[in-house]
Amino acid sequence: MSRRPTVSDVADRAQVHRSTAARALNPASSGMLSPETVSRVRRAARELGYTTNSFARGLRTARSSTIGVLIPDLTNPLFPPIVRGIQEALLPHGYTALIANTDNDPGREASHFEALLARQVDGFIIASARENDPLIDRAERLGTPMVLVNRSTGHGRFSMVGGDDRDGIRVALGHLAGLGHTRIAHLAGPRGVSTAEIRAAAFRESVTALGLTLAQTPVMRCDAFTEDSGSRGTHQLLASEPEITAVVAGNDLIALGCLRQLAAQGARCPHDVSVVGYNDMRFADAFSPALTTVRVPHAAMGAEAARLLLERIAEPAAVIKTLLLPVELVVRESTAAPREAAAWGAWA
Amino acid sequence: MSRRPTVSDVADRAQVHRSTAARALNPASSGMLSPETVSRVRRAARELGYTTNSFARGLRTARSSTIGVLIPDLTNPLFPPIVRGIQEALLPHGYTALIANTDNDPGREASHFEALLARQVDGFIIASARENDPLIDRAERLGTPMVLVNRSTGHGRFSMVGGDDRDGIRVALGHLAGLGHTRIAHLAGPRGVSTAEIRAAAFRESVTALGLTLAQTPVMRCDAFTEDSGSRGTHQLLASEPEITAVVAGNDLIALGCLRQLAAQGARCPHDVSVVGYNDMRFADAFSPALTTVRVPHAAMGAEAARLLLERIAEPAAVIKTLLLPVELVVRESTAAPREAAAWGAWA
DNA sequence: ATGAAAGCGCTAACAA
DNA sequence: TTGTTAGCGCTTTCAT
Repeated sequence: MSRRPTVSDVADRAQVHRSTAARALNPASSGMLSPETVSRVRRAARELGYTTNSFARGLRTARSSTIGVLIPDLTNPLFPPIVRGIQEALLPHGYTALIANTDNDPGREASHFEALLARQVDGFIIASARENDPLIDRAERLGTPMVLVNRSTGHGRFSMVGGDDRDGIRVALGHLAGLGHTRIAHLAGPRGVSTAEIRAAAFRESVTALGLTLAQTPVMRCDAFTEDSGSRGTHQLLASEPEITAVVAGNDLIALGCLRQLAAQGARCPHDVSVVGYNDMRFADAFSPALTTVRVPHAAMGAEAARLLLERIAEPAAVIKTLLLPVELVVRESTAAPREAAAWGAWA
Repeated sequence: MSRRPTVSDVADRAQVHRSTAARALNPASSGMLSPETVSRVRRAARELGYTTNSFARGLRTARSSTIGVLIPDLTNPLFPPIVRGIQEALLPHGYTALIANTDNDPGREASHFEALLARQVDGFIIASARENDPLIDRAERLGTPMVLVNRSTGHGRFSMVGGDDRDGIRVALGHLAGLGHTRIAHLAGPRGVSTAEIRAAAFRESVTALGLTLAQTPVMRCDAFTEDSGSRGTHQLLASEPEITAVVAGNDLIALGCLRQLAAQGARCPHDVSVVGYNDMRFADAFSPALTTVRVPHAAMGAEAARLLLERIAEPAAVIKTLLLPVELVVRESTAAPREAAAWGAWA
């Protein structure tokens, strides 16, 4: 098999100069050519099966039409929709995403960041940010365009797209309070991760707004956004705060762990304890019981992040934006009135 | 901010010639240099924050250290583990994966294939293959290294890594038969997809080997490997074959649809109908009831596919291999003895 | 052990 | 409207 055809090959076949062929092949510059030249060159390209060598182009233009995406872990069901949202938004612009998993490990994150830099990415979308992430400084010093998605970093030096966590937690708590719950715990996510911190802070605020006391609304920290961590947190919670009748979980994985631990200890959900998740990740509706949760538009978040990044690549001086997308409570089977309230209802 | 440093910048700082600097920076050629020169250059590179420009390198070497991965849909829980397996296997070799979603659409598949070609990928891993996929011819004509994962294409012209579907179905049926089931249906996947065809064929074989008749073991085709399709298939199945007591689903998504349809029609699982899934995808254990299924080592499949591809890139004449990884039945709550058999058991 | 020089395929400034 | 030319940053053969 012979080597891949180049512009020169196409030019020879179309009987024009290399640069003419190159112009004909590039939509941006084909306007300055006579229509018949353009079509002749294009036909020659088609016949030869020509595809442009993006390395040569990238070397010349110093743009790769590639962006780097850093996520914690692709097998965490939260991220595939974000990634697809990014990919779909990039597609019409001819951009491609390079995806790397950090596993929440700063070392891995840093090495992937450098590797992506070597591949000349035009910018980054970071879904793995931790508070005070060193990446921020590095990207800022380099002047590399960067957009944060889902998680933020504390200092607003880059544009960010997320869900409206504050509102989501408020609505979740409103739902529980409306059902009659007054003893509501929060199974918070890990320290140093913005979504965990923001949701925990929002829990505190909302609970106060509802007129509940701190004693009625304990917060238990889970050390990761995982099922296991949710189970352990639930175990501890049940031991230290046995009177709670409802739980707002930091995310759906923690909620699932909670559901499992509840079942393991013989507590029925929602009869004994109501549980609200967060994210409405795939299969949250298939759990037992089907999880009441806050739906976050992950694909849209990814798409918006991509758009913001493209905007910044085109216009590096563009203003920094924080985009909070609306979330929505999805009520399913894991929440109900607390036992006492149900009893009162029956008496009324 | 100034432009990114190049080898020349490093060379200047280290007071050596560009080519010497390049050699020092490249592990393959740094051996021919004096140790002190190497370390001097490396230090200069570090101080400057130098990263090699992979476009220039790729243009020169005609190798991109990038491979293209075509999957149907990243949000299908089957694929993230495969992709991660691929990524982890590539990482130590300095390779990166470019991932594209085909949505099972031949047009999208073709256009992504060409786009990846333009990005000079050194090879492809295809998880989206359909039988008689035109990609096969194109890749063969181009001489592009390619490995199939999960699905095959009918003709064995490329190496392929999959799970041992034949054995998986056999074991699933053995489990059901051992429980006492004699009327077992198969909710098969869509035509033209190898995993669907192979599992359906294996179902026919295994059922015969068990001494069951065709009348006892109906096969219902679902038109996609999706929940909805599984629900519809189950609906039809229950209407036409009301005596069945067990179902072997073509995959877990179909099984989930089946579980839902069963519940919707008031049939209890496993009490009235046992269900076995296929894949053991994430959260299969969180369904209600927890799904008995055949575990397929997806991450390992991805990793093996990557290894095979790297091998072929290094040695284009390498022999074509078909690697079938062992699968394993995971018994959970969705399977039990049929009602009659349970009754006999009680009488015995 | 190191330096010199060419060239990968493309684009874009300049010339005609 | 089309041709000429230089050069992006790297690797690599050849020379020293």
